Amino acid sequence: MVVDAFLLTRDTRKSPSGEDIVLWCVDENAHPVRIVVTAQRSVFFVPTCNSSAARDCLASATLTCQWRNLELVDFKHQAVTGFYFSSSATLRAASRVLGDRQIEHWESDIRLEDRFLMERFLRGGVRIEGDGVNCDGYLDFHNPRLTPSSLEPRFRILSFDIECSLDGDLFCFALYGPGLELVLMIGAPQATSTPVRWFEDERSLLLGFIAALREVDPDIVIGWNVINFDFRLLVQRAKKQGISLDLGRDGGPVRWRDHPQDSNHGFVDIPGRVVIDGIAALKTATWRFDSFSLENVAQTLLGRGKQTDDVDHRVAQIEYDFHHDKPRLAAYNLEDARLAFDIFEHTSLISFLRLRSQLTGLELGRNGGSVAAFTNLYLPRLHRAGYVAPSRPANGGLASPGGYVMDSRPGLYEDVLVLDFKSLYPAIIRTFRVDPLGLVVGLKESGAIPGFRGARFSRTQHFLPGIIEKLWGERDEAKRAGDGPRSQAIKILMNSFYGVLGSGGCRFYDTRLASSITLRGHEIMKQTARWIEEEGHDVIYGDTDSTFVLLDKSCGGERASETGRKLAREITRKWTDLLTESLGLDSCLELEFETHFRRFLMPTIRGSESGSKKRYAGLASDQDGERIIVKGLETVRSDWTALAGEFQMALLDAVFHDKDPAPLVRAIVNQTRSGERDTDLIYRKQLRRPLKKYARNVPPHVRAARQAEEIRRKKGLPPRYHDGGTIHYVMTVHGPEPCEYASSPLDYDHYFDRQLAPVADGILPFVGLSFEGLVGRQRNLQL
DNA sequence: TAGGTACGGATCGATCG
DNA sequence: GATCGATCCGTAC
Repeated sequence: MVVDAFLLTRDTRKSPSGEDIVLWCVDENAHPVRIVVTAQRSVFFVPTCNSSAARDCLASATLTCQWRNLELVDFKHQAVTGFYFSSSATLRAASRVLGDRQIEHWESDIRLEDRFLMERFLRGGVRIEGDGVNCDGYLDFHNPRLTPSSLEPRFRILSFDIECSLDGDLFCFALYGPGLELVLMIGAPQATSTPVRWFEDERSLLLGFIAALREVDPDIVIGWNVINFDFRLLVQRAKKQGISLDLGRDGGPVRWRDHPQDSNHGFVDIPGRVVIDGIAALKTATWRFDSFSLENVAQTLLGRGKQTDDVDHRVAQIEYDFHHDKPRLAAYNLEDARLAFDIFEHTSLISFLRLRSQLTGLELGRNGGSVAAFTNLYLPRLHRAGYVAPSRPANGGLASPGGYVMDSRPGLYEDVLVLDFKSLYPAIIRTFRVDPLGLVVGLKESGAIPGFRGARFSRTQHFLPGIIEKLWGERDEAKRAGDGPRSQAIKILMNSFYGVLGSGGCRFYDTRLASSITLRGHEIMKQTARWIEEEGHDVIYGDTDSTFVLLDKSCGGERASETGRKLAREITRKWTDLLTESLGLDSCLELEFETHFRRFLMPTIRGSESGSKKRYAGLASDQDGERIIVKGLETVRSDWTALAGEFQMALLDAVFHDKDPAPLVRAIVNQTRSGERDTDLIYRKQLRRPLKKYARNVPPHVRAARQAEEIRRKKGLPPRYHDGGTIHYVMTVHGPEPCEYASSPLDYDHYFDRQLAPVADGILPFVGLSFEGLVGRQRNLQL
């Protein structure tokens, strides 16, 4: 029988003859499928010249292995011998022993099941050919033939949320999904508007949850912080109650693993089911929010949910409702599960993750994983070309330079164009054949393409340029088809390749690879600016892949867009010509006309005459009308007050439309002084480390957080900022105070000097004014 | 259960006069 | 009190 399916989970288990790989999938009819591949051996590679030393070494450590000389070489062109082990644990022990003796060995860190899948190019979709046996609720295959498939399944998704007491005593579970609304709660049955199943105590609640989940039989369990809160708690409480948390599709238990370094992040494995946290998934898909609280994200994306998220109040409310208003708690619990589900829908997160899995071979629920994705794509091709991969650099590797950021020319301008290179780094990799194997081969070849820092790249032996070319084409296709998630998944993957090659965490890292990308970028930026200036325009700024061009009256105004398109076309052609002539390469560089700013402000560095970098604002104008775009300035910085942001936008609007800014400056000063704007004076800042670790100096936000903790301790409330988090604080006449416990009068002088004045003096001098000039010494008084 | 560098600005706290 | 390097955060690309 032949079945097309999609991979959900992967695992290995011990068996008498080696290790078995267990793969769980869902088929085209949304039925679960289990695949067991038996008697697998793990492998690493040792240079054959060290093979006998390695064998002696392992023998003396009583580690058994089989070995075979192979038709493969390492990156130093040495022949290698494969060492095979009947268990991953033995392989790890062997790797440690060889490491201690400093005997080189390659690819010992690749997990058995990952190697199995990547070597067969199995990424998401899998075609199964073999004899399937119907088991209890799933189809079971032993050692079937597996080949890639393009199946795009419909997953059964369950959104899940727990409410509990401050001490972690369980109150209730909400389960939400298509056609499913259910709350499981401890308590005596009573009338509710939400469907509730009632349970006597925590133990029966847990058993009821296990039954309910297996009844729903989801492929994917989603939620908000669902792994590190809900599942962590679930595992703890089940253990406490002496219950085996058998949520697996084979009836197997949930497995919890702590993160080796980070105790705040663990992993949860359920045979046959994927657990996906909405917060981590949104971050993986490059969504950004000021706060990733369910309330804020739901409010931002769906316009639903509470406006505020006061943790203390919420906890108290939940406790109160559990004892006095269970119908209300049930409704609240279910709404949270529903919000998480709706956020997944709204953002097409599952589609994005499915596509990423298909493109990279990463597990559906995997976060991050750029290095793993690269490895999955690259390693099988490398092996087929006769090479094994090197190991990561020992000391994290040498740093490589980054993007080129031009000195800017400050000023308030009319008609500035932004021209961008389309996916510059991927284009450089394609054009100049930047590739790990290409470097190894190119250094021994004549006629190779020169890179930087001594690199030379083979014209013929390489994989990355081809991988990118294919992705590039697929992305163009996805864009044409209006497929946002697919285009996004491809873009993120393409852009990750450069980062991976410059990261000491990647086995293919080489500073010559990263430098050959970025330094080529520098060259391209500089030459592009020269060509544009030869055309008679001024280049006033540029960053990594963008060039800001100031037009004069003759080609600005109505003609600006046409000028931009023409310039982009010409520069693109110049690159094509130059690269053909000088290096015999087909250029993939493409300059695009991105934006026409009718007005544009490039500020100076504060207290200096020189132009700023990564900070500017402009009045963009296109067929959709006008809008002010702000980059890097206070308005877009979450650690500045709302007052400063609003003030800056108002000033920009004034100077871009040639209006007198004086009235609005006076107005905002008066409003602030009179106390009308007190709610806009809140600072918000992350505590990026545990509160204790701020030892060298104590910034204001840390002072505020420590005050808050002290007050909470006195009130008998649990700590809130111990492990970091976001602190809201205000500046008072007694220094910074946390918002929730602020008692002193606000320090308005501080806000004038540190919020309004800097914003005003970044803009007003360009129209011949100053904050001091408009507000003067009177600024402390009503104007 | 390892994508990157470049940059600006506020503030702290040591140092010097 | 002024100066300056270190620290911290958030951001652009």
